[in-house]
Amino acid sequence: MKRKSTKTDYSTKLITLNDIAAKLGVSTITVSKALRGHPDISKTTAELIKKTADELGYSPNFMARSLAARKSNTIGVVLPQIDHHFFSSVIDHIYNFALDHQYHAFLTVSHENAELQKKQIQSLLSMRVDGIIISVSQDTKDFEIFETAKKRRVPLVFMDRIPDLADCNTVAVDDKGASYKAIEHAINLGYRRIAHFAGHTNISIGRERMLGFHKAMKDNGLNVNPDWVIEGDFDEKSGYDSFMKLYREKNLPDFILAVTYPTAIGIYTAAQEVGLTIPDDIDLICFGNSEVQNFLSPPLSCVNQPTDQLASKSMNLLIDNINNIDNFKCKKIVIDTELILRGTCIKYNRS
Amino acid sequence: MKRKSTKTDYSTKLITLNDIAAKLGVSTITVSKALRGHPDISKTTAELIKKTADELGYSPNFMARSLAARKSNTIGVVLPQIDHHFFSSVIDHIYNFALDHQYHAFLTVSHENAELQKKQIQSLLSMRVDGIIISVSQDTKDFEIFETAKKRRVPLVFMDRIPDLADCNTVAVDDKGASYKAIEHAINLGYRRIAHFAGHTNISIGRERMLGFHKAMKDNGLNVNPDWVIEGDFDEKSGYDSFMKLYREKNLPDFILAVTYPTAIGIYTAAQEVGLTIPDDIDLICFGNSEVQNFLSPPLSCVNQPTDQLASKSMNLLIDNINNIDNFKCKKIVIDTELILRGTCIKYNRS
DNA sequence: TTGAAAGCGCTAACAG
DNA sequence: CTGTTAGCGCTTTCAA
Repeated sequence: MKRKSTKTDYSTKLITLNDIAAKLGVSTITVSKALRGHPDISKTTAELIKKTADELGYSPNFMARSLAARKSNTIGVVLPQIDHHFFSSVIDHIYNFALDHQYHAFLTVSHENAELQKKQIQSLLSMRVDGIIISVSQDTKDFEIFETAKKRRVPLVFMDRIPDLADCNTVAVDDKGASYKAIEHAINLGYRRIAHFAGHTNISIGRERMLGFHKAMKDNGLNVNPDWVIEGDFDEKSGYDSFMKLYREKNLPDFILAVTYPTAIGIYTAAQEVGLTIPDDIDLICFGNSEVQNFLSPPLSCVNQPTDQLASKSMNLLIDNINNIDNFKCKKIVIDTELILRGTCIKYNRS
Repeated sequence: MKRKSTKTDYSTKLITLNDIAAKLGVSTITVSKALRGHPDISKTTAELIKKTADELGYSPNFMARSLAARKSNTIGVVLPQIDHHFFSSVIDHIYNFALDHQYHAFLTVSHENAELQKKQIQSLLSMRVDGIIISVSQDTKDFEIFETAKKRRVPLVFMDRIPDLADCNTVAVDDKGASYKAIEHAINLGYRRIAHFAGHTNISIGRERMLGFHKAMKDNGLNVNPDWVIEGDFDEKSGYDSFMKLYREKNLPDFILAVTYPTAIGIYTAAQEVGLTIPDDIDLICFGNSEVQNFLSPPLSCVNQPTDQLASKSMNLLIDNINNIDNFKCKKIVIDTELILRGTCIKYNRS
C-alpha cells in the first residue's frame, strides 16, 4: 500500500533498491544490506542480489544514502587558487587519497577572496561534508565561519596557510626552517650580499619564510640590508619589478631567496632583459618545486614543499578527527623540507 | 504524532525547517517556501522566517533538498589531469560560471586512466549530478558508460577531447584550423623545412592538429618530410627526445610546430643543451597559452586555446540540455583560435 | 538470517 | 496566502 505500484518501466527509470527487492521477492532492507556487504545476509542471497543489481544497472543514490546514514563520506577542500602548480598538485594528491579511502572530495576555489571563501564553506556545510581541509585566502580576517563549522561538529584542517587561531588542526611545511636552510646553504657557498624577495607577511607562509631568513642571517653574523628585503605579491610580476627596482638603483645583491617559483621566474626574465647571467652574475633559489624548473636555463633550485605529504597528512588528520569527533585533541603537524639543487645555488658566483 | 517531539537542544543540534516552524508556530512548508523566496508567502511572514532562520543558524540540508526535489543542481566535471595549466584554467572558469548560475561543480580527475574515468562517472551518476562535462582520458576506447549516462537522462558535454561518438554534445577549439593558421604563418615568414612534433593521433586534438598541419603544407605546395613528423606524448620529455633524435641524425628542420606547451619547453631545453639558439637557429610555435611563456627566453608564441570560452560554452550547452532534457538536439560547438605572437615565429631565421 | 517500522530533512501537488 | 498529504531512496534499530 505504501509502495508505489505503478507498472515498472526499466527502460529509462532509475533502478532503486525497491525494484531489485520486488523483482526478487525479498525486502528492501535485505537488498540494502546485501549490496553493502553486511554480514547479516547469506552468501547465496547476497550473490543473487548483486547479480540482479548489476543486470538492472542499479546505481545507489548517494543523496538518499547520505541523508539516511547521516554521513556523506565527503570532505570539502577550500583552496585559494587552483591554476597554480602547488595547489593543483595538492588537490591531485587529495583526490587520490580520498579515492583510496572511499571518500569523495569536493573542491572549492576562493580566488583569494574571503567573502567567497565564507560562502563556499557555508555551501560545504549545507552539503553536509564530514570535514573540511582549507588553505585560507590571503585576505582572511574574520574567523567566525571556522568557529561555526566547529560548532556544527564539522572538523577542519588548515593546510599550508594557517590563520592565527587557537586550537585548530594544522598541517604545514616548516617554512621558517626551510628559509633558514636555504640561506645557510647560500652562506656556506660564500654569499654575503643576500636579498629576500618576500611575499606578504600577513599570511603565515610569507611571515615564516621571512623569519627564517632573518634568523639565518643573524645566526651567521650577517646584517640584513633593508633595501634587499622586498615584500610583494607571490607572482612573476612581483619578482620582475623587485629586480628591476634594485637594478635601476644599481643596488643588486649577489643572491636572492625568492618567496615562490613564479617570483623566481620574474627574476629570470628581468635578468635576461638587462643582460645579466644566472647564476654567474646573480644567483638565486626559490620556494616550491615544479617540473618546469628543470627546463629553465639554468635549472632552478628550490626548497621542496612536498605536496604529497601535505595532502596525505591533512587527510589522515581530518579523517582521524572525523572518526573521533567527540574528544579529539587538535594537532599541529609540521613537515620537513629539503633543498632540491639544480643549476642555481650550487657555487659561489664571485670566485 | 508524526513529528518527533523530544525537547529541542539548539546548542549543537543542526537546525531544520521543523525547528524553525515549531518555534514560529507555522508549518514546515511555509518555512521551506519562505526560505526559497517562493511567491506564495507574504512579505511579513517571509521576513520573520528568514530572520529566525538566521538567528538559529539554519543551514539547509543539501542532500534532503536534492532528494526531495529530484534535482541536485550539481554538475560533474571529469578531466584527465589537473596539474596542468590548460585544465586547471578550464576548471577555474567552470567553477566561476557555476557559482554565477547557482550550480555546484564536482570535479573528478581521471589521470588519463579510462578505468578510473569510468568509475568516476558512475560515482557522479550516483551523486545524481544533473549533467557532466568531460574531457576524455587518452586511452578511452569503451564508450558504454557515456551511453549509460545518456540512458539515465544525464546530459553529457564533451570538451576539448572528443571521442568518436555520434550524437553527442561537443565543445572544442578548431584545432585543425589552428594548426593550419600557424603553419601558414610560418610559411609566410619564409619557412619551408617545417616539422610537427605531434601528440597521439588516436585522440581528437592530436589528430586534428596533424590534419591541419598536412593540409597547410599541401595547400602551399610543400611536401611533408616524414622524418619531421614525430608522434609522441604531450609532455616535455617527448619534445626533448624528438629534438635530440633529429639533432643526432643531423636532420633538424628550421621550424617546429609543437603539439603542446610542455613539448615546446622540452625543445627549448634540448636546443639550449646543444648550443642552438631559438629563434635564430631553430624557430617554433606551440599550442596552448600560459603565463609562463612570457617568461621564457625568447617568449614563446602560441596558438591560444581560450579556456574561458571552452568553459562557458560547455556550461551553457550543458545547462541548456539539462533544462530541455526531453527533446534536445545535440550541438557541436567549435571555438575559433588566434595566434599569440611573442618572441618566436615572428621572423624568418635564414634571412 | 530476514524484515517491519520509522524516519533522515526536505519539497511537489494539491486543497483549503 | 497557508497547510495537508505523500513521498524522494535509503538506513538504523529492533523484533521475528
